[in-house]
Amino acid sequence: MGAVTIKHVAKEAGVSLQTVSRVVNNGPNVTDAMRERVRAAIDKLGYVPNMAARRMGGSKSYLLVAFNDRKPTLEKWRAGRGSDWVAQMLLGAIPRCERDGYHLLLELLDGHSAKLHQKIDAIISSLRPDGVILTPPHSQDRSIIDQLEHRKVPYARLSPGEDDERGFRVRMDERQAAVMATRHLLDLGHRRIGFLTGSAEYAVSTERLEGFRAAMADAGAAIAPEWVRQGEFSFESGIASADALFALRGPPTAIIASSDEQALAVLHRAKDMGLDVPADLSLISFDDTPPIAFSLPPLTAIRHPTAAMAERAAALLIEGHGLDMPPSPPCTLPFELVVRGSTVPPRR
Amino acid sequence: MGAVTIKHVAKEAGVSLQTVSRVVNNGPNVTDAMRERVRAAIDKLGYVPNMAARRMGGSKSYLLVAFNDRKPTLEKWRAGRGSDWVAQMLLGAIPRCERDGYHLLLELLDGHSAKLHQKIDAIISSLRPDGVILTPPHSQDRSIIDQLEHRKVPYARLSPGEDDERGFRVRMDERQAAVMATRHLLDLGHRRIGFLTGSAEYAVSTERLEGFRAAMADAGAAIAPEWVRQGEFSFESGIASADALFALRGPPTAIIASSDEQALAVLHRAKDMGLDVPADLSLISFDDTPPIAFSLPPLTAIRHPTAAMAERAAALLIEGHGLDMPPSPPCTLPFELVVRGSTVPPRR
DNA sequence: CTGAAAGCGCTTACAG
DNA sequence: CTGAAAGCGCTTACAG
Repeated sequence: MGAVTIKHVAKEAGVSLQTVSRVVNNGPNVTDAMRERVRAAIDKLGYVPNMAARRMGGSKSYLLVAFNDRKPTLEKWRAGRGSDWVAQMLLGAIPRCERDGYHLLLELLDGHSAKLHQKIDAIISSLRPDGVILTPPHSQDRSIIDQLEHRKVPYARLSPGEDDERGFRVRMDERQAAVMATRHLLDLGHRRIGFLTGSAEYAVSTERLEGFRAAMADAGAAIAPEWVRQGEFSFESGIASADALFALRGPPTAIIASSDEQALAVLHRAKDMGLDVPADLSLISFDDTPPIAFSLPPLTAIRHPTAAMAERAAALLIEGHGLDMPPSPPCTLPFELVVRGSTVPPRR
Repeated sequence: MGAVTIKHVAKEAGVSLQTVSRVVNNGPNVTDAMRERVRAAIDKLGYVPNMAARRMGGSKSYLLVAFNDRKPTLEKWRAGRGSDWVAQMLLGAIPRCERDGYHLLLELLDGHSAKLHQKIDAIISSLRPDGVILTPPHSQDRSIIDQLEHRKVPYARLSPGEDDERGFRVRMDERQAAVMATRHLLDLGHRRIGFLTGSAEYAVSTERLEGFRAAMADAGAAIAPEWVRQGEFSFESGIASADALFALRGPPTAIIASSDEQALAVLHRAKDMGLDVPADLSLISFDDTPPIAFSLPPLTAIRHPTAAMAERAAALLIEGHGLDMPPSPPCTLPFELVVRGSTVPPRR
């Protein structure tokens, strides 16, 4: 049994518990000699502080909780469609947490449950995390933010909406990304461009659509109303939108999808219709999850800096002074337009 | 501040702390009336026990730790190749943990680090998890098992090796899967079948190769030594093996890859060489991660029951009596041969 | 069936 | 710069 406690170390080093605690926590007012002596005892005994006891004593919990939307997360994992949003989040956050002895706990939140707030309260009460990472769409949910503020739990919001400035905010410029994607197509000579929106409850959906509209307006290119398909991020939604667009009398020569799944769906339907991508139809997708690079053709896509955003969120929570900080400006991370084989000039 | 403690509940209900604790933990010897009274107080106050305090008091930690190999995990996430092993593990384990109020902590272990055991000790000492889920290759590491036994931490091993019977073991029949894959090709008429092995430190690599050899022997089909390529699970290894096989005077008409990445690599090289899959070359892959189903052609593959295995591991740890149990027989979960478009009869 | 006491392993004020 | 005391919020024996 690894029952090495602070007492054992104190005895070994011939000092008080208090001094050991100071050394462990890099406290001030310790002689170098004393510090060395205690360190030696710690190493000899292989002492590691018990988190639960630490927490009980009144220190941090060294726990960060990441809330993810339950249904889409489980569905994506189950469908095996390769969306690796959560993996990218872990990739960014876990190593950052490790650096400072923190642990990351992934919790699934059911946004449509009446018990949502109850569940959040339970997690806060039982785990007492030092911070919470909020992902979309929860990162835009005022009532959750209210709750976190009330409970005085520091939080960082990934892809926050535009209309609430509270908390740490980490984002990418979705609007600008859509502008860049649209310009890329305009530069290639496209004028008839279709746009598939993401789920309405995600703020990014609106931002992307705005960017598209702005870029088209800038170029003096008109947008026929039927070119914009309201939809969701899902494959199924992509299928429906693709069918609608392909059925038009003058169908678009290019399509911007708001998610990789949508784009993959368009690719599938295009093939079914005998349309060649990119010869007959150019296609750009948002997010750049794995299947996109492996598809045939590989798709041009906006790469979402999910890992970098999660890392930043963890860093802000670990380093930050939490709720004492005034609302700071959002931290905007760079995205990238990855040009692959799915975008070429239109046929005529 | 959600400072609702057991004391508040006790006062509200007019009983002792002890009684509240009994109700919370479904202890025996409580009147129904008393139970109701306490429950009402708990609901009214929104009381949720503090985990750290619970743990300190001597109860379970309600924490399960899953150890994953650091380097391949991070590399895969970084490369964005869509291997979703970890996601599948989370998909299986997290909901199972939630059911009983447990939390799953994902920890990355550096197998090649001199401090491996130190790190494990630190995690056990600081977190005091109620159980550990071991994934390959750690699930076959005797020294880790020794350490866990010594520390008396219950553990479940995913894809354990054959030569160590300790702990809970959850596996799929890798050998049989290879047999089935091989038979599928034999049934189609293939006799010249290439086999790409996985990384040597993974027990499954050996098991799969054995299955292949056994099935071939059963069918009276000889295996030329050069058809078996020792390699790793990586894309790069797949490229090298593919090149070696394609360079043979009488190249195989079919290839079994030990991982999806290898298979994808073979597919890429085949295209480069002007070989058509499946017309010129049939291809089967192991694991069935997302890009495999989206590739062109979609690949026939052995689907690995990762999520089911993780769920079972969590269940065994949560329900199990841990180390008091005698070594039980391994729990073998069913796999599946998913036949897609990459396997057809050989040309001649 | 219910309650008062001790203790888990730390940290935070408070002395010296 | 170092130490003795109190307390965090629970649970586990132990009484009654």
